[in-house]
This record gives sequence, C-alpha cells and structure tokens, in this order.
Amino acid sequence: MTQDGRRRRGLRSREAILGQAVGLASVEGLDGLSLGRLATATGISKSGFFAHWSGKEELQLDAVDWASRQWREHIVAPALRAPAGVRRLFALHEARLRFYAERVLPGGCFFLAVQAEFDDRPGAVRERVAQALHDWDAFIRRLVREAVELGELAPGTDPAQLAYEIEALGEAAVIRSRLLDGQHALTHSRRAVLQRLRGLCPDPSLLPED
Amino acid sequence: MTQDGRRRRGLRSREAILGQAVGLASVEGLDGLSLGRLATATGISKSGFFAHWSGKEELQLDAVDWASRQWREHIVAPALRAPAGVRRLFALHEARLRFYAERVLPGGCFFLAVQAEFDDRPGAVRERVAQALHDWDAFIRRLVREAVELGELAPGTDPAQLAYEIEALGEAAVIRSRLLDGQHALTHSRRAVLQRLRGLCPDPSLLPED
DNA sequence: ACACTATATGAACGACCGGTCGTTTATCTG
DNA sequence: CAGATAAACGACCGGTCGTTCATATAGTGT
Repeated sequence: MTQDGRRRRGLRSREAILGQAVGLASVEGLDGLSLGRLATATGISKSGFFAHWSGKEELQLDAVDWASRQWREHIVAPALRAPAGVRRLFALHEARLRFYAERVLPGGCFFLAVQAEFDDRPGAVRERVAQALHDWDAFIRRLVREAVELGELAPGTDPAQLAYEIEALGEAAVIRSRLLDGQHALTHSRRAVLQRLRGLCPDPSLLPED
Repeated sequence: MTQDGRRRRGLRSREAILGQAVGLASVEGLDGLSLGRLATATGISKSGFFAHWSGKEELQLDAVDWASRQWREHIVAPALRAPAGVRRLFALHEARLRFYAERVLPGGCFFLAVQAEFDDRPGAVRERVAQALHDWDAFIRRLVREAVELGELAPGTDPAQLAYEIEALGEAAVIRSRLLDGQHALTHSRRAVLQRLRGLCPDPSLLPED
C-alpha cells in the first residue's frame, strides 16, 4: 500500500508553507522572511518544519521553484492559449499586468523582490533565481522569433532587444504601481508595449487600438 | 569663535558614515544593513554613532537624502550641461547608464534596492523614498515637455507616458546587468531609449545613429 | 582654572535570529 | 498486536540585532 496518509498530510503542509513563503517573500524578500514569522503565519511550530527542509536555504530554493510554477500557470499558460504571433506576445504582457492588478501576491512580484535581494549575494539561491529569469527571458525571445517568422513583426526585429524592452516595461509596472501612482503605471506599461508592437507589426489590426 | 573643530570632525564622520551606508544599502538594502556591520565598515564603534542619529530610522532617512544628492550630482547635473531638448533627455539616460557601468555604488542602484524593500512597508522611510522617486519622475517629465516645446519631439507626445518608458528602460538595465548578462543589458537599454527618441524627433540628426 | 558640550567608547540589555534536541502523536507495516 | 517511520512539538542553544548607559576625551567659552 502506498496510501500513507502521513505523506499526504506532509505534502499538504509543504504546499501550504511554500505558498505562504512565496507570498511573504514577495513583501519582505526571501531572506528577510524569518522562519519564526513563517511558522506563525502557517500555524505550525518553527522546529516542526525542519522535518521538510534541512535549513533555510533549502526552503528558499523550493520557494523559487514554487514561484516559477505559479508564474507559468498565471502568465505563461494564458498566453499560450492566445493565437501564436504578435497577439500571443501581447497576451503575455496583459497576463502579467493582470497578475499584478489582481494582487495575487501581497508584495506584487516575488521575482522582483528576490532579484533585488540576491543580485549581489553569491550562492545557490542566486543561481536558481538567475536560471528562472533566464528561462523567462528565453521564452519571450521565442515568442518574438515566432512572431517574426509568422510575418507579424518586421523582419529585422532583434528578439533579444525587444524581449529586453517588454521585460523592462513589465517590471517597472509593479515597482511604480506599488510605490507611486497605482493604476497609472499599469496603464503606461500596457500602452508602451502595445504601441511598440503595433509599430513593428505589418498588420496592426491584430492588436487592439488602445 | 565658531571655529569648533569638534563639529568639523563630527561632520566628516557623518559624511563618511552616510557614504558607507548608501554603498552598503545598495547591496543589502537599507534595512538589511545592520549597525554592527556599518560600524565595522566605517571603523567606528556601534554605539558611538548614536551621537549622530537617535536611531536606525533617522540614519535611513539621512541616507536617502544623501543618495538623492549623489544622484543629482552624477545624473542630473551632467544632463543639465547638455543643450536643452531631446539631446538633454538622452544625456540624462546616458549619465544613468554610465553611473551603473562605472559601479559607483557596489550594489548598482541604491534607489532600486530601497524601492523593492520598502514599497510594502509603511513608514517615514517609504514616504521619503516615494518623494525622491516622484521628484525624479517630475524631472524627466519636465525635460520631455521642454523638448516638445522646442519642437524636438512630436507635438502629441505624452510626457508622463514617455517618462515612464525611459525610467522603466533605465531601471531594468541595473537589474539585468547584475543578475544576467552584464554589458548586454546596458546596450539594450541605451538602444531602446535612443530609438524611441529618434522615432519621436523630427530632426533625428540631433541624436547619434547608434 | 573652570564648566560645558560634542564626539566617541565598551559593557550590557532584551528581543529575535537560524538551528538542534528529545519527545509525542499519528499512520503504515509485518 | 508490536515495531518502524513521518510529522509536529516545546525547550533551548549560541549569536546578532537595535538600543541604552555610564564614562572618557578633547575642543570651546568664560
């Protein structure tokens, strides 16, 4: 029998803890988050969670993976349901803005908080975050390349350059929307990407006007 | 006599501490920075610095002001030496990229680190940072408006929109250059702003080709 | 000479940090 | 049933955090 209600209960705890950890980390950072507060927030004892991880860094690594999965479900998957090409590229950006607007994570964006925290701190966590960011960037570049191949973006378009711009305009949305002008930042972000894509698209009717 | 060598010595200590604090905060954040490490880095004792500030928050507020001054000296001032209009706008962006490339601050950008840290943490520090960011944004908008009035940017240009884009493309440069691809991020950032400005400028010869 | 003040110190504080320990409870196996 | 094992617990460790305090030193005003 592999029924083992022990393991099932453990997995449920694990998932609950990781969900809480990613949410808290989007606010206070992945290292700023303390085990004590995480234990309080999840309702378990501080010690009883060394049953799942050997230390804080192990938990941090799993939290990065959990956040990657959440990102794929909330941003990548909806985009893949849009038709390939420039519409899919814009759907990706809109999914991201929706993720921010709906406040799925209390701190806005897990990866932004963690990037700012670990970009100067060598170690396994930094590498895991860099890998996730690299995969994300490669995904955007792939969508750009597909759009070019479909003739929906100007032939000379540089995927790396356009991917940088889309990512920059998306990241800035969450920073500015939380610290300054709320809704305006999301509007500016949406319009910036939309107009950039329309400018490169031979058939602008594929995209909304505004 | 107001000669007072005590005060002069105190001011020198104060400046030295703030400089160190801003540098360290660009790496570890303004709250992640501990008084003990700051004391070690500056060579003074941990306690002997309650002579200058009543607590950590006071120091943090002064550090924000110090970083604002540094930003004005390194980025705003050079831009003001360029001719008004679109060239000044691009000079501003280039000064920023130079600031990052020259690694003036060990962590890249003080304000980015602090924004990510305090955007969810209410308090005096958050307000001070938000004010600094607002002033910076207003400055970019002013340069855009001047360029429009000089006929160097298309008449319909929305200053808030363009300012958002320039700021987003600048911020992303420091994030990505530190975590992923180093020089490439700066190149992409420069090219993105340059092409955007050239596209809006009736006389593109005012700007470099690439 | 004197009091005064600004600057700095080392020792000590309570709180919290990540982590270890032995133990208990619940579940599965034989 | 007994034995093994996963999950969770409370108590506690050494260390670091921000902060306080009594004290020492040096520069200033009278």
